[in-house]
Amino acid sequence: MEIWKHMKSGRMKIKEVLAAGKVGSELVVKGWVRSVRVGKNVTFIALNDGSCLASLQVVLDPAVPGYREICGLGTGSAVAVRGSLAESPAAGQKRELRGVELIVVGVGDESYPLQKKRHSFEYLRSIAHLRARTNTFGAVFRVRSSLAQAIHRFFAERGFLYVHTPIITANDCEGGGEMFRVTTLDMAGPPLASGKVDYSADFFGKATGLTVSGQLEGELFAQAFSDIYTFGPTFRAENSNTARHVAEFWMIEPEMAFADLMADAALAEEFFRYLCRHVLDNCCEDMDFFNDHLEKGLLERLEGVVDASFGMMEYDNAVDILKKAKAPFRYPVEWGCDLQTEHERYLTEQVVGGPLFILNYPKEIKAFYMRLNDDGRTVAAMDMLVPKVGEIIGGSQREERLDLLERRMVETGIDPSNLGWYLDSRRWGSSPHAGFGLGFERLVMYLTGMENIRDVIPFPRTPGHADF
RNA sequence: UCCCCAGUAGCUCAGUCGGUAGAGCAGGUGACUGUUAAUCACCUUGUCCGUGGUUCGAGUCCGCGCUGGGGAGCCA
Repeated sequence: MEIWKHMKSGRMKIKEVLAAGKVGSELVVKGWVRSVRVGKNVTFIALNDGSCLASLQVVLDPAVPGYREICGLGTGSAVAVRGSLAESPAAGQKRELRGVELIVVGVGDESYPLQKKRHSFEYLRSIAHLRARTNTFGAVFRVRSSLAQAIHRFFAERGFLYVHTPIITANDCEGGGEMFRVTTLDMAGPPLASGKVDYSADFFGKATGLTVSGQLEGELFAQAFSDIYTFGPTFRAENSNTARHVAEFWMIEPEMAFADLMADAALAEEFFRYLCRHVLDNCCEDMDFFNDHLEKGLLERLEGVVDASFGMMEYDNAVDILKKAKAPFRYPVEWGCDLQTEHERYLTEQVVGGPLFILNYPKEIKAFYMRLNDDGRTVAAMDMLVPKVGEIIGGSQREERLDLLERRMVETGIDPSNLGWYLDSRRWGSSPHAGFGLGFERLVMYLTGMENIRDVIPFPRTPGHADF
């Protein structure tokens, strides 16, 4: 038995072969068959191992042991090939591997659901366990991985502490979102206390759920480490069924002490630019693929963001502009209402023609923790809007004054006694601080041109769907 | 949750006025070829989403249900 079949060290990734393989060298590649083109005198196999978008062309002549069986290989088979790298005489690829020996590691027969043709995203979603083996999803998940690492690098380079905030929480008032319940109680017959479920008998001695945001805990760490960020899973039990919502997603939430709303916006702008630049510079092959097959002009759009100066506009001003706009809006605009996606897109696309911050929203439409401005009617909130999607980042300066924070909690129906630990951060050494949140999947959508959030997360969880 | 659209071969889809189905791709066989989602010829494949109804007769019309998609709300 050939030892190279078992040795990981003997294997070269296709990305490396195509980028740096020496012509004439003998090497071993392992991967999955994308297509087999059989001839009488020569057979071509397109082999892909996920290390890059491109497949490696493997050329086999009938002298190769087991040639007949190899010709019958189905799409999706896993194989190992030993051969020598050569200049390719035909168009389509610079290099190819002249196979000397091929071992079928795992057979893929004709029932393999992925064919060497285009499939709809809807169909691929139904076989999410296999779709990563396609060009589009290969590219999506390589970019997603690269972006995640770039996000950590961005914050590491700026001295931000990476904090793991809890996933199980007893705060039922973090955000507006509905929470998933976490319990070990017997659902068939839970202990009752005066007719209601008695959560004091539950695992944690109180009602708990999955986090809808790490922000509150993040703020506490910012009051110790100055600059921090979270990047982790987040859960919303909303019955939302749209191309932009999933029940489980990943969120990035930086928080800075001794920072105001302007510093917050500056960070958001720098962060967003950095990530656009990152995919353009580091995911070229995959980004070119998206640009060619998914969204013509994607690269131009992102280059535009990198070069653009980000606009800034007061909410008051935005409302004035929208009220004067001739565009036919589905929803009318009045001071005090939240901006709809159509309004946001009008502002960023038609009025400014680039990324735009909207600042200082009416306090009635924003969360309790946002800092009350001196005018008494607005809070120090900021939304970052971008063409094509509207809001992509939302943030604020937090209310650092204990009395005002408590008053806002009461006004919005939150019992301050449930968040004593949060209020403590304002009790001793409170500093002005600010932060924002960015949904990771929405970022991936924006940067790849993918239009359904279920296609940028490996195994999406949506109402009625927790497969795989 | 609300509004719209769709469900036909393994996949993508066509199916006229109501008369029990067809193409391309995939698969099989053969030919041919330094091929590029190869090409050419021939062949195979159906619970027409389910259910009830109208009708002599339903893929087609109607009701209900299920599933998927798009839009809205909520939001990241």
